[in-house]
Amino acid sequence: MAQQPEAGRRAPLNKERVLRAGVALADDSGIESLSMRRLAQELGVVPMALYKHVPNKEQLLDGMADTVVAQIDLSASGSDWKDVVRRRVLSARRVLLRHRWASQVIESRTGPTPAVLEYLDSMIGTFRDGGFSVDLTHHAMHAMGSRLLGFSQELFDDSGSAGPNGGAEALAAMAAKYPRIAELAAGAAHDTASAVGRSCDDQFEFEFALDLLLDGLEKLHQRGWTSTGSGSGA
Amino acid sequence: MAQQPEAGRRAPLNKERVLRAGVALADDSGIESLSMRRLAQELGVVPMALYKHVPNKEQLLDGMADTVVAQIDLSASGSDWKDVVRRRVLSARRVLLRHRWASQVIESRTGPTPAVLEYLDSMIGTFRDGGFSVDLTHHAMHAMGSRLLGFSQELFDDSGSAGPNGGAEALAAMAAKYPRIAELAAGAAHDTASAVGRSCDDQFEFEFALDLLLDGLEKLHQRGWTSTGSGSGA
DNA sequence: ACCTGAACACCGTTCAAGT
DNA sequence: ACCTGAACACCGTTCAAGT
Repeated sequence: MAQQPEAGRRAPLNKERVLRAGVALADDSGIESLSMRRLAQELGVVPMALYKHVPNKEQLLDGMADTVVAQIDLSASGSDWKDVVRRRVLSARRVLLRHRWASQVIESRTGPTPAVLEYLDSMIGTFRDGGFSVDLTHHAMHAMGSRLLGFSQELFDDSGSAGPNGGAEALAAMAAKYPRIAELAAGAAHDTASAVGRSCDDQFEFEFALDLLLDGLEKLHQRGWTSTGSGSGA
Repeated sequence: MAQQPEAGRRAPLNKERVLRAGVALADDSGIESLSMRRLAQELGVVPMALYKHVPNKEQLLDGMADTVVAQIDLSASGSDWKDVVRRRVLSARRVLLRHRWASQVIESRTGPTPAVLEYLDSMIGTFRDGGFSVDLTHHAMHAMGSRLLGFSQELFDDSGSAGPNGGAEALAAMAAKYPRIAELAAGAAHDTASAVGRSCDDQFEFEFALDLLLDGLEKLHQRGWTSTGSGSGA
């Protein structure tokens, strides 16, 4: 984790080593503990030395995000655009799950990094090669949104939110206040026969939403939908 | 903007005034310039005074997010679940557009605030009242994702990204490198007759994706879809 | 010419000293 | 008992002094 903290004869620093150490530090200790000073220390180097390879912290984060996005496997190909999109997105998701801090950092970038541009370009190409018009492709990309990159904001996480102050009674109070949420959290399965116990499978939810979007796009495409005339759907 | 900077006789501080000042400061100067010290100064108060009303900065942000989410109009009702969901989500979007910092802050919260819980609860109720099973409602909420709260990560913004160093030639270089993106950015309309010039209408894109999801959910609902058996769609 | 320690202008938060 | 200035342990980044 700490790379050769002995003085002298450290490997010469370069941008790639700085970025890789940043990724490793964020992976291990969380993005909130990534500071220029801490990263320098991790590399056995004086803080100022980093500024030789990276202009400032913001561009360090750009580079780290790029490093992660570049890991997405874009090699999927074939005649079925839906399958190709699906495989790339699921590859993106696997990458982003390995670097939990990355979605937050990607979102906070002001502009897209080169790897993001490359990813978007290849994804647009898949829709176009599948016969989508430029117009529909444009809307499709927006519809996919952050799901394209393998993440989507989860607004709540339905694992037990029992804090330190009281478990059962706090949960009961919440159930009384927000009965619909409690109903969902209670199992999401007491009106189906067999799915009891599966409280929330993130992967399933992700693919459910992904397929909902892909199926909807497929229907629009088959129907020859364009943004002029048909309004907004149905 | 600066509230009574004259010394003496300032209105007594309370939590609500602190939160409102925080929201105003973030609206005016951006979330990155919201610091405890700066906020205190804005209120004509010593930094330590804030800690009487808010335990720390993180909970200040919780409170600010809550203040914003509480502004969403939940009064929409009727027998058409889709219309009700749509109206609430578009109200959420209007609120979030008034407070550009809010989506980022909401995402960065570790747990949902009371106003978010109330919003989610009422939205779940709308699906349930529309006849959705608990199971399908659960997946529907995940599928809507952050779009429920009126925002969705836009991974790129297709307005001209010509930086200070070179306009046209930089753009041409980008077009050569990412031809599919350039094609989309170039107008998104040269294969339709009349929509020339509308480069990207955020509101349209938002509603397009929203309706794609709502239409897909409607079809699943009509079909009596459940998560057991039918796999993941179509 | 290169490198780097000290310094600058900030942070969020603690704590002891003052009233 | 209450309030608050100074202090602590940090930041990112600049810059001048040292080699």
